[in-house]
Amino acid sequence: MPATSGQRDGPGAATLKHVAARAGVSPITVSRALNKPAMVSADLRDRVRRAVDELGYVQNRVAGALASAESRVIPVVVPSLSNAVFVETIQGIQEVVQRAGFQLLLGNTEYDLDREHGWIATFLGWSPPGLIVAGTRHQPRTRALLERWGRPVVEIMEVGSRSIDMNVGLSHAAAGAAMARHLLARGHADILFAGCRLDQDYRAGQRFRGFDRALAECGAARRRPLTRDVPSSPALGGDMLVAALRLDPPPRAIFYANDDLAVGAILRAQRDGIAVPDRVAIAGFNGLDISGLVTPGLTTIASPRLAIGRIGAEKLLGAIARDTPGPRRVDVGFELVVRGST
Amino acid sequence: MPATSGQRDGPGAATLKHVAARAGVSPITVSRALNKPAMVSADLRDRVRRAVDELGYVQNRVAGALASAESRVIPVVVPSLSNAVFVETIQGIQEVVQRAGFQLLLGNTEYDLDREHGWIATFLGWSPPGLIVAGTRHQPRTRALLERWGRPVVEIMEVGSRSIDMNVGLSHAAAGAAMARHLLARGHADILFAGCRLDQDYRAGQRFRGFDRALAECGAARRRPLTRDVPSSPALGGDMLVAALRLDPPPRAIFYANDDLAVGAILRAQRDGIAVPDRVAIAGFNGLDISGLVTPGLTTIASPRLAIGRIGAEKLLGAIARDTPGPRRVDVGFELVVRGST
DNA sequence: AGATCCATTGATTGCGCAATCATGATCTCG
DNA sequence: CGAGATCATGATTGCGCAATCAATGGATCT
Repeated sequence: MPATSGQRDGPGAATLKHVAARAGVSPITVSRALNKPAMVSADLRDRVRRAVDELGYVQNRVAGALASAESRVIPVVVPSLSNAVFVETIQGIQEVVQRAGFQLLLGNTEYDLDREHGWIATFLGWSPPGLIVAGTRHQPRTRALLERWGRPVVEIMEVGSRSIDMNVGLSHAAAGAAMARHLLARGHADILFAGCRLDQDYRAGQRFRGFDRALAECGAARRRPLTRDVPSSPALGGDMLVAALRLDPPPRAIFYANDDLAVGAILRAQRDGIAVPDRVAIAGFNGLDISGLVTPGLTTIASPRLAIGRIGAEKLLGAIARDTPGPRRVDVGFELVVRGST
Repeated sequence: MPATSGQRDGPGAATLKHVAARAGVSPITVSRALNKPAMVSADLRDRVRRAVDELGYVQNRVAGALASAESRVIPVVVPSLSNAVFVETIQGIQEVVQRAGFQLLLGNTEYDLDREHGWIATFLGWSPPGLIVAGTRHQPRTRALLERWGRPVVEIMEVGSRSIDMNVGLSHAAAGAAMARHLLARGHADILFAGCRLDQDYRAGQRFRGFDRALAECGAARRRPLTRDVPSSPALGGDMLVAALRLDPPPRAIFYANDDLAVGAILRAQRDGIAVPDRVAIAGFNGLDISGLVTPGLTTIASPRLAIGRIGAEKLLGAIARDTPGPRRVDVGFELVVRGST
């Protein structure tokens, strides 16, 4: 850009140089006073602080990031914001990175791997020190891009065998199998799996496959899953309950892909006078708070969502700081929470 | 930075220059082909596209932002991510800005105005074209900073009389008053307001004040609100119900500051056999999906959270594009949803 | 006393891109 | 048919900062 640029930030937005002049030091000293205060004497630090306050100086992070080839933003790419699971995970990430002075850049793929690639490519252009992405399934070009990139990447939510760099999550197949075994142990034969968009939400699909495989291993009856091609919601869970009971023969238990659906089913059962678990047992997945408050209490699998976010963020920050590497894969596990609904 | 910098993005990360050399054009033509394709002939556009693909070029957005003094990120500052209200609002914002090719930079103040100032100052350093912040209450220095900044700012959630630039939300005092009038009209005298941290969540405080003033205007009995100094949750709503009924005399109706609490109260009432609304009526605020699914249905005030996010984002983008200004303040209103719990 | 060190501070340079201005090529129209 | 207009492309420059290297001064040691 030549002599005169368009509108810079406000008229006369102060720069390092102005602060330096005011404080009677060189610009680089101001830079150090702000970014690495330990390197500067207390006297100058104070003078700089004062000049900063007087001028209302706001650091230009864009320039800093360009000069150092690294910014203080952490991109987080998730498939959805309507799902409480991702929101809570983001919350865990946010807590940790915010405390370390990083900012969170958010991308929503809406379960579209093309869009995922787009976000990741865009985000790399911000020179972030690392990146967090939900899932271990990506397009080959996305994988290649991240591998070539060479900075830390954490894939969260499910554990996968072929992660790009670091990986924090749980085995959804194992969780599905655990629920199958629980329901069978309780004497509920003929179990129906019910969920939404299992192709997009492939982790729900993994839960189904783990569940189905466990049924097969136990020699139990298997059913085709009941699915809907709209997002999960409590109201839909209730509708799916009604639909399931109209099947011939009706299932004796329903394993919902998530607690939103399952809680809706419990509320609907209560309203319609459907006996749970006597007529039909109901189970969910996630361990939302509300699952323990409905009547009967919902049997579910608690997934440590906040922990996934926190641990993922901590591993990323550790790798950025080039700390002790630690394990590259963390399986945070899950917990079967048995309540009255089964 | 002199000759050799530290680790730039990967070894041999391509830059505009490399792409330009490969495509046999000047760097600026590549820049235009990518950012303003209409300005470049189809022939060159194709050659550039091909060179970009072959080199795996990823635009450096930091450099672009520095050169043009404007980035494509929209900072959003909210007080909490544990509250579904802010999450849904963010979702609305995200939808809109994402479609327009902007990225969302997220800051969480945890209801702390010092922290709010910190985030906003930091975010201005990213040269964003505009900014969205929840609330119209800020520290004077924050106000001053944003006013001096001179780019579009949207304050969301509540409508306020003294907004910095643009403002989208609803009147929480009017909502509280509407609920007071509804409860009185239903014959529920002696109403208790129950909420958490009304000083921090000052919008809940505004609902209380509107409610209390309406009671006074109607000559109804007024009570000191029941409060707790922990975050809202359904379980807590149940506990507060029990606590409220132990008061002497017990209230005949409870207006909860939000649906999380109120839904928890309904579920607890059901479990403990407390008759709603006969022994005590229950009302909430927000209009969460689940409020319509519990038994009895929860009377609540639906706030258009997604719409607040969308409209806020649209107004911001409009101002950034210097479109028709439109009104600087939008009151999205609210809807009283009457169900069985009152 | 001279040598050596560490702790502070400063001077120079370039990160990668887009804004501006300049230029040549093509078009329009009396 | 030529002057001006329009379009596509290129050359130059600097955005604001931090990395590198250099210089200074005082403390410590032999």
